[in-house]
Amino acid sequence: MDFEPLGLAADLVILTVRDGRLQVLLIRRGIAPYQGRWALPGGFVRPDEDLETTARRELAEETGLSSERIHLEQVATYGAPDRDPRGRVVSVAYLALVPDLPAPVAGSDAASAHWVDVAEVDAGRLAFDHHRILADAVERARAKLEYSPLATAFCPPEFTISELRGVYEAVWGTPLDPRNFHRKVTKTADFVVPTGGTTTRDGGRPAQLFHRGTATTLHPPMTRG
Amino acid sequence: MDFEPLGLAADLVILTVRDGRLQVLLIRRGIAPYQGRWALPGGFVRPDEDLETTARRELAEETGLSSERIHLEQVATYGAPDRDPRGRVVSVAYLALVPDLPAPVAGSDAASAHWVDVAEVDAGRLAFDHHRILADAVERARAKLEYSPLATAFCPPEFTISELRGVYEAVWGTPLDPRNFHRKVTKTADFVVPTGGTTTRDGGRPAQLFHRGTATTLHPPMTRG
DNA sequence: ACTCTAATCGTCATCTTGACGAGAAGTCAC
DNA sequence: GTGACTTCTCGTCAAGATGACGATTAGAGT
Repeated sequence: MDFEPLGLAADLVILTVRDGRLQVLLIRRGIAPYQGRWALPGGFVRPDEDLETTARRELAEETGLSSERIHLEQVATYGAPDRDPRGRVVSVAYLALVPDLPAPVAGSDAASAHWVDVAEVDAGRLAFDHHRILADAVERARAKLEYSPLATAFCPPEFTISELRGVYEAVWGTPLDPRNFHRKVTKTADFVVPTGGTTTRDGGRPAQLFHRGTATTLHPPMTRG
Repeated sequence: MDFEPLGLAADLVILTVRDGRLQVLLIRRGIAPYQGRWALPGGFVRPDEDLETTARRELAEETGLSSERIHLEQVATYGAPDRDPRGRVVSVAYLALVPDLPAPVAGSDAASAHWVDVAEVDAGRLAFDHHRILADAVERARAKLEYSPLATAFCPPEFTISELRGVYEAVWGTPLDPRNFHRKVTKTADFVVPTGGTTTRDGGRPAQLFHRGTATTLHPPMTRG
């Protein structure tokens, strides 16, 4: 058995859609290395702790969300020997999708946690290889919107079609035709189901409220613009 | 820095299509734990070795393939605390797709390496959590055939449309209509490009030879069945 | 009451799919 | 050689999905 000295970490790409823009939760590092630089939240995997358990624990620490309902999936693992100047640290990246939180970053252990527009994250400003991790995670999210009902993970339990469309537009950075989007979403079996209620929070004519359906894949997929 | 005792391994799901069936390379374990059981090939990541380097090294050791042209991608990382009775071992799984090798398993360091039909792998017969890893990797491959030109990774440099169709049928386990498949493949821009040559190795009327094009995604995707 | 906004429904040309007919061009048995 | 057989390749056609966009509806605000 080779048990080389090695650290194992879980890093989180926590995405949300706020004000029509895709945002990621970043923290400003208080200690070296990369002190003062933006980084993804994360932490070391404890002995006898599963990888996803670590990720959910970090997610709860950073967002205060009891993470039961939060969508969390593993994206990839990064293990270049020199990616951390402190030594060999392998990082398992997780993607978390959260709705627009009424109490943003509540319970965060770091006052240094902030939502940052993904479009405005500067490639060179992130610690370690976190920009690469962020890019991979965002690309995963973009791709999965096409063929899965994942977009609902950004929404509150009840949402309108146009709120759902707003998610797609924010994540893809593309405007979509409201009428065709409405047709597509409502005619795809079990994608969303009406709750019977309506709301006027988006302005204009009252909109039906929906919650996510039981569908796991979209056939045929949603098309990007 | 927490440097708990921990092993880091790369395990390989090496898939090929032989005789119209999807097969995976398995080795029979010579030592405990799980002695005598089938397992995925793999090994520990060496100090100062990148994860993918480990995977390519293992791939070369098991198949004798200078892995330049071999499709290799990371699938997921498995780190349940009790997944290896020897201690904490985290495994990064890679998916490799190889063409039907003229010299099967040449250069293998284990006379115990064999191609096994994926459909016939018994869930309980694999060591560790390798059945889960295999299932995840196969699912990844099946999904990627839909929207990427990945199927060509199973083919030799030059191939016919029906050979490509055979890959889809083997991986998906579904028969496809030869005429519609031909239309879809040849009308999707840059998926495959004709070499000008023909072959009769499939019997019947001579078929055009193609090699893979420059397309990276299929729009719209290939449909299963 | 009028305006403004956004939701929702409809229309229509175009594209893609799935099912399947039919001819083309080789090999093989005789 | 000739005919049978195989597989490739091109066509046709109806059904369904998409993209573009017109029109109507039902609220809020003034």
